[in-house]
Amino acid sequence: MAWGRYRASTGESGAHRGWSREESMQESSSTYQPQAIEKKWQQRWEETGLYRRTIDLSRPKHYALTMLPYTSGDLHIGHWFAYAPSDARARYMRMHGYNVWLPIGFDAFGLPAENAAIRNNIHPQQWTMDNVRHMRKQLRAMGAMWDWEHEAVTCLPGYYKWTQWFFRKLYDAGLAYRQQSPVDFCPHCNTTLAREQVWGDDRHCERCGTPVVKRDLAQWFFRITDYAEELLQGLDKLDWPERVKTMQRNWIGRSEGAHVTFRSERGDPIQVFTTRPDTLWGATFMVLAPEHPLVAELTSTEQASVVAQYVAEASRQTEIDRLSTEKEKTGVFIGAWAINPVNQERVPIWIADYVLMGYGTGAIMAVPAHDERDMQFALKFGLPVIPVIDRPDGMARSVLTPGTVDESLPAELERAGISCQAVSLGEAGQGLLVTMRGADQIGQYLALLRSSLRPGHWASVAGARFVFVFDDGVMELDSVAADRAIVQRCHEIDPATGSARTAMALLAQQPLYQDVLYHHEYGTMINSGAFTGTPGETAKADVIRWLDSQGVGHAEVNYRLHDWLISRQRMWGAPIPMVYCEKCGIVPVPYEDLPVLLPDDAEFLPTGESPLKYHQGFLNTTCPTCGGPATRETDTMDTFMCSSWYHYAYVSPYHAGDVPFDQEEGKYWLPVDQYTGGVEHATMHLLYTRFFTKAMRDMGLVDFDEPMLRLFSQGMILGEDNEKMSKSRGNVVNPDDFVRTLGADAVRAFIMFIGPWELGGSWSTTGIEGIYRFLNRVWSVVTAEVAVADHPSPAQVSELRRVTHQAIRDTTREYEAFKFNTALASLMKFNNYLLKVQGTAVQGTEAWQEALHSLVLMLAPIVPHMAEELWERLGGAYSVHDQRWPQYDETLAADEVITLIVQVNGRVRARMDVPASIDEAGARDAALAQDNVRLHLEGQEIGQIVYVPGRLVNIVTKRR
RNA sequence: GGGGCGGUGGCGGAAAGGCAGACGCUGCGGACUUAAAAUCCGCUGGCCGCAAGGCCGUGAGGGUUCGAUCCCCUCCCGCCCCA
Repeated sequence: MAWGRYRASTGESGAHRGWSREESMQESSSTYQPQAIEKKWQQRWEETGLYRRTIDLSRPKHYALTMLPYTSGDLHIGHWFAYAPSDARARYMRMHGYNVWLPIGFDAFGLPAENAAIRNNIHPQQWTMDNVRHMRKQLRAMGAMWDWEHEAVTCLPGYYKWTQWFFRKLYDAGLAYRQQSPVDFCPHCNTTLAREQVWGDDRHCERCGTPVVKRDLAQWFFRITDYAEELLQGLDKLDWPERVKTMQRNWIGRSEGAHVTFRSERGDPIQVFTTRPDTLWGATFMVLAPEHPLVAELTSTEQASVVAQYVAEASRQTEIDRLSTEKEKTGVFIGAWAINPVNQERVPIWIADYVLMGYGTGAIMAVPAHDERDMQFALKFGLPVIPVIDRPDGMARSVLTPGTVDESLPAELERAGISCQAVSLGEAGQGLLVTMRGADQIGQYLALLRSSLRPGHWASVAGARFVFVFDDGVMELDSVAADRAIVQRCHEIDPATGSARTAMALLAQQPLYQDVLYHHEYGTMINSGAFTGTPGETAKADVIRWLDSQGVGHAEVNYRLHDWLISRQRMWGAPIPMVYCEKCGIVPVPYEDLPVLLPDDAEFLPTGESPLKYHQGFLNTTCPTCGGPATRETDTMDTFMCSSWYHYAYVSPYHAGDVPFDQEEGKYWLPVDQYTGGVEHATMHLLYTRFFTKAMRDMGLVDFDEPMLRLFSQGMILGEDNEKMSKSRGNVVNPDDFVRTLGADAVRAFIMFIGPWELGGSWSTTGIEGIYRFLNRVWSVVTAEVAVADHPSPAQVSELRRVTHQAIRDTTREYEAFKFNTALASLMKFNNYLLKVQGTAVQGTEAWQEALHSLVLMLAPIVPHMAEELWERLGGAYSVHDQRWPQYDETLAADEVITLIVQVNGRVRARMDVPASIDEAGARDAALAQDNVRLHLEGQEIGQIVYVPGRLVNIVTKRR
C-alpha cells in the first residue's frame, strides 16, 4: 500500500477546495440501497486489497486489535458491539495517516466443541471449522477493515505447534512444573469436571446429578507468581482503564507481612504468613486448611473420625463458599497443640474451611481480637480472645444491668463528665449504658464503679479496655490465664452465664457491646510482653526485626495470585508435549517433534472423560531419551494459553521458522497499540498475556515488556428489555436479520449510537430504524441536485462554513475520546442543518461541497460502505478510507454572535444575543438593561457581578 | 464484607463547576394522499398562567461555591469484579 493513495484531499490546509460542480453532480440521485452498495464495495475492497498489510517506514504504524471471537457458531449482536466500534476507531486512525493493521482470528479450542461432538457424533475439528467458515461470512458482512490474509485459527496444527513450543520453552526456563492439585470430580461418571460442568448450590455433576468431590491430580502449572511484582509494577506505565488496572492489582493482591514459624508440641514446624505480626501475642489458636499435610500427622486418635469427616465435607465446597463471611463458621479441633513462638503459650490447633491450602501456607495464626473471621470462630467454639492492640479511638462502654450498682452512680458520673444513659435491656429491665473516651475516663469510671458496685455482683467494661469488676477487685482480660479466672468467677456468681466459655463470649451476649469487641486498626501494642507500649506506627517493623533475631520469622511479601494451572482433562485443546517413561521419568517432547498432533479418529463417548486417555495410538509412544516404551500426557492446555500469544501469531500465522513468528515483521508491528475487548477479561486473559510477554522478553523473542500499550474496555450490550441477552429470556438479537433489511452500516451506526461504548447499552428496534432514517437523510442531502442558481449572501456562506467547521471540531474531539454516540449526534445535527439550508443559494457553492465532503469523510469510519459510495458520487478518488481526516479552522468555527445568560443570584432571568467580541463592561451594561433582570433587582442592592466570558453574567445582590 | 461502575423526561442518552434534557426513539398535532405507509413540518420534564413569566425538577439528605447533574460527606438502590 502506498502513501500516494492519499492524494485527493491532502491539501496542506485541509480545506476542500477545487471540486467542481460538474464533478459532484455527475450522478443522479437515487434512493439509498444498502444491500447493493455493501456487496459492491466489499468486493471492490477485496479486489484492490485495500486493507492488505504493508510495512511502510515512512508512516507511523498502528496495530489495532480486538479480542478474538470464540468459534461458537453464530455471530451474536455482542460481537458487533465489540468489533464495529473498534473498526471505526482503526479507520479513524488510518485517516490520520497511520499505517493501520487490524487482524482477526478465532479462538477455536474448548469444551463446547467436545460437547457438540458427543451430541452430534461429529469430530470437534469439523464442528469448529464449520463454525469458522460460517462466522467468516458473517464477519465479512460487517465491512470491517480486517486483514484476512493474517487470520489465525488456534486449533490448527500450525498454530498449536507453537502453543506447545511455548510450553516447552517455559518448561526449559523452569517456569512450568507438575504438582498435585485438586479438581472437581464426579464419582459416578468417574471423570473430572470443568467449572461450568458443576451445577447448583449443592455442586452436582451436570450430567448425572451426583454431588461432586475434590480429587487430587498431578497437573501442570506456570510460575506466573515469579513475575507477580513486575506484573504489578508494570501497570503504572500502561494506558489502560483505571478499573482494569485496579482489578489486576487486587487480583495480584500484594501484601507485606511476616513469615512466622510455629511448632507443634512435638516439634513439627507450622509455617504461617501474617500481615499483622504485631498481633502475635493475641494468637490464641491456630487454624489449618483441611487439606494441610500436617493434619493427618497431628490429629489425635480421639479426634480422628470427626476430622476425617470434616475434611471430606470441605473438599466439596467452592472457594467462594468457603471464604464467605456470611456463612456460619465451621471447624473441628484436631486434638493437638502448637506453641506460640513469641510467648510460649500453648494454643490449640483447629481445621476450618475458611482457610485455604492454595493461599499462603495453608495455615493461619488466629488473632480473634483483631480479625473478624477469627472472632466469629472463637466465639462459636469457645476459644479465648485476648486484645493486644489498643483501640485508636479510645472508646469503651459499660452496660450495667438493673440492681448491679447504687442508685447514686448516674449522678456521680454526670459530675465526672462521663456520658451515661438509661437503656432498655429487654427482659432484664431498665439498665445503664456508660460510654467513655480515653484512659482517664475509663480509670475514673472504674473507681466510681468499684465503690458503688453492690456485693455479689459483677460488671464489665469493653472496648479500649476489657475489664471485669467484682466487689473485691478488678480483673483485666490480658492473658489466657486471666480469661479462665474471669469466666470461673462469673460462673460462681451467676450460674446462668454457664453457656459462655470465655470472657469475650460473656461480653458478646450483650448486644450493646457488639461494635466494640473487635477492631483491626493499627495501634499501640498491649498485653504483648516486652513489646507492650510499642506505638502502632512502628509495631509491625519492630516485631519483624525481633522475630528475625530470634530465628522464628522474617519479613515476607505475599501475593494472592496463584500459579497458573494449565492442565485440562479434555481432548479439544493443545496436547501438553510431555512423555512419561518408566525409566527416565518426565521427558519433554523434542522441539523437532512438535506438534504433538491430536488424533482425528478419537472416539467421543458421553463418559465425560478425555478420549485421549483411551486412544492407544496417541497414548503409547517411545521415550525420546531412551527409546523405551512410554506414555504421553493426555491432558491438554487451558485455552487461555492460545489467546496469550495470538497477537504475535497474527504477525505471521502458522509460521514455518524456528520461532513462533517472523521477527522482522514483528519488529515493525509489535506491540499492539490499541487493544479493545470486554471487561470480563480484565484479570485472566489480560494477566496471562502480560505474563507471556514478559517470559518471551526473557527468552529474547521480543524487546518490550508489555503486549498492549493502550486498552479500551467496552461495556455489554443488553436486550431490548434492558436485560442480559439469553436464549431463556428470548431477548437475543440476531444481527443478520437487520443486516438483510437495513444494511450493515445501519447496524454499525446504531451499535455506536446506543450510548458510551464503555458503559454498554440496550438494543432497540425502533432506535435502529431511526438511524436508518438518518442515513437516508444523509443520502438525500449528498445526492441532491442543485436546484437554485442564485448567488448566496456572504453571511449565508460564512454561516455554512461556521457550522461545517464546528461539526469537524466537535466530531473529531468525540472520536478521539471513543465517544461514537456523541460523534454521531454531532453529525446528525450537522446534517439537519444541511437539510435546512438545502435549496437555498448556498447549495452548490464551494462551501457546500466542503460541507458534503466533510460529512462523508467523518461518517466513513462508522458507515464505510455508504461513505465509499457517496464519496464516489461526489467525485472523490478511491478510496474514501485513504483520505485525510478533515481539518477545522478555529477562526472559521468561531461564533460571531453568542448567547449570554443573565442570572440574578444564580437563577437565569434573561438571555441576550451579543457580539462574541463583547467585553466585561459591555456585558454588564447589557445584562443590567434587561427588563426581566431589572424586575428581579427591584429594591435590592447589587453586591457582586460575576462575569464568565462567553457564558454568563451573574448579578448577586447584597443580603439585607 | 471490600473494590469498581452507575442512578438525569415516557425510553436510550447529552451537558470544560456556568442556559439541565443536545442527538435519537416514543407519543401527539399538522401537511402530502381517495386512504394508508413512507416522507416533510410543529410540539413533547412536571405544576401554575391567556400571555409575559413564575415555581419545582438530575436516587435521598447535608456541605463547599456567586452558581453543583458535575467537587466533598452521610445514606439508599442497581450492575460488575473480588472475598
